[in-house]
Amino acid sequence: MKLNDGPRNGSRDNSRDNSKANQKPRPAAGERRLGDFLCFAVYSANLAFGRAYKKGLDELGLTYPQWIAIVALWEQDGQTVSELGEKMFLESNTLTPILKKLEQMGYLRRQRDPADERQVRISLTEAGRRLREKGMHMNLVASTGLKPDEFARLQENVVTLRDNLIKATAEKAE
Amino acid sequence: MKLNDGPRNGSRDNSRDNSKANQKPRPAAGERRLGDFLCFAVYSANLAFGRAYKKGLDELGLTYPQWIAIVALWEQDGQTVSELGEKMFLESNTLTPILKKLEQMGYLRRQRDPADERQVRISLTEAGRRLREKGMHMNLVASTGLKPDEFARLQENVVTLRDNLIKATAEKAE
DNA sequence: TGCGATAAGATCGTATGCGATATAAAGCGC
DNA sequence: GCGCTTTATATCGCATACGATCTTATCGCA
Repeated sequence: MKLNDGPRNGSRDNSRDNSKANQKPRPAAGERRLGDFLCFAVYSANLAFGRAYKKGLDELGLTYPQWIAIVALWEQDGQTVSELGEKMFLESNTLTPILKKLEQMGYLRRQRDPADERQVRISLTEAGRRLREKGMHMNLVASTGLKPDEFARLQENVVTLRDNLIKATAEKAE
Repeated sequence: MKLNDGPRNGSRDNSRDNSKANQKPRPAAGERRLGDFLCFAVYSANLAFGRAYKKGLDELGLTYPQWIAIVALWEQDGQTVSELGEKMFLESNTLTPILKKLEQMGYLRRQRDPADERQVRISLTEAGRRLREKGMHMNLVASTGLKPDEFARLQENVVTLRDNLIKATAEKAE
C-alpha cells in the first residue's frame, strides 16, 4: 500500500489562507480566455463526443478509433494502411496497433499485397461487416441539439477548418 | 532484431489480385459516409489543431494539455484539481499526472489546502507565468482560414455542440 | 545488374484520456 | 466521538497519438 505522493503533507503553519479569497481572476486582453480558443472548443467537443459515443461503442465492444476504422473499411474494402490512414488522418505508427487488435478480434484481415509486398491490404471479415450493420443505428444527431441544416452546416465548417489547418501547417513546414 | 510480426509472409500463390480493382465502394444511404459524421469532423479537426500547434508548443517545451492547464491557471490561480478539471473537462486521473509533470518542470506548485486537506490547490510559479506570456503570441487564427466573424461564430457553435452533448449524455445516464 | 535512395509498415518510448479502484480527509448521524 | 458515507485526489491498466527509428521491398540509374 503505497502512500499518495501528492502533497498530502500540507503543513498547517502555512502562511496564508488558500481559500477562494486567494483566487485572482485576470483581465482579458485579446484572445486570452480559454473559452475563446477555437482549438479548445474543438478539443473539448471531441472529448464530449467520445463520452457520448461510449455507451453505444461499449455495446459493440469497440473503441472510437476502432469504430472509425470499421466504418472506413466498410465504405471501401481492401485499402492499404496508408490509404486508410489518409482517410482517418493517422499514420502507421498509430494505425497498425489498432488494426492488429481488430484482426485479433476477428473483424478484419491484414495481408501483404502480392503485387507490392511493402503494402498491407485490409479487408473486413463477415463478422466485421455485421458489426458495421449492428452499429448503423448509432446516431447522436439528437444529442447535438442541432437542427439538421445546422448540423450539416457545422459539419462542413469544421471540415473546412480542419483542411485549412492541415494546409497551413504543411506550408509552414516548407 | 525481431522480425516484423506483420503479415510479411504473403504467399505469392494468392488466389486473387489485390490491386485497386479489388476495392469496392459501397452505396451511401442515410448518414453512412465517414465524411458526413460530425463526430469524425471534430475528431480529425482536433488532430489537425494538435499538429498545427506542435511547432509553437515545442518551442515552449509543452504538450497541448500542459499548455491548456497553464492558460487556465493563468486566468485563475490557486484553483483546486477539481475546479481546473471542470474547466478542462478532465478528471483527476488524467489531470494529476499532467500537473505533477508541470510541477516537476517548475511551472506550478501543488499544495494541500490547509482548510480541507482533501483538496490540492494549484498555483503558477513565476516561471509558469513567464511561460504563459511567452506563448501569448501563438495565434492560429490565420491558419484557420476563417474571417474573424466566422471564427467567432464557429467557436460558439462548437461550444454549444459540446455543451449539448454533455447535457444529453448526462441525461441518458439517468 | 548492383547499389544507394525512397517508400510502406512496424516498433518503441512518451504523453494523454479514462474506467476501476485505492487512499485519506470531511461530513453526519446517533 | 465513533462508525458509515461521501468527497477529493491519486494509482493502475488499457488504448490511442505521435516522433524517431528500424526493417523490408521497390525504384532509379549508372
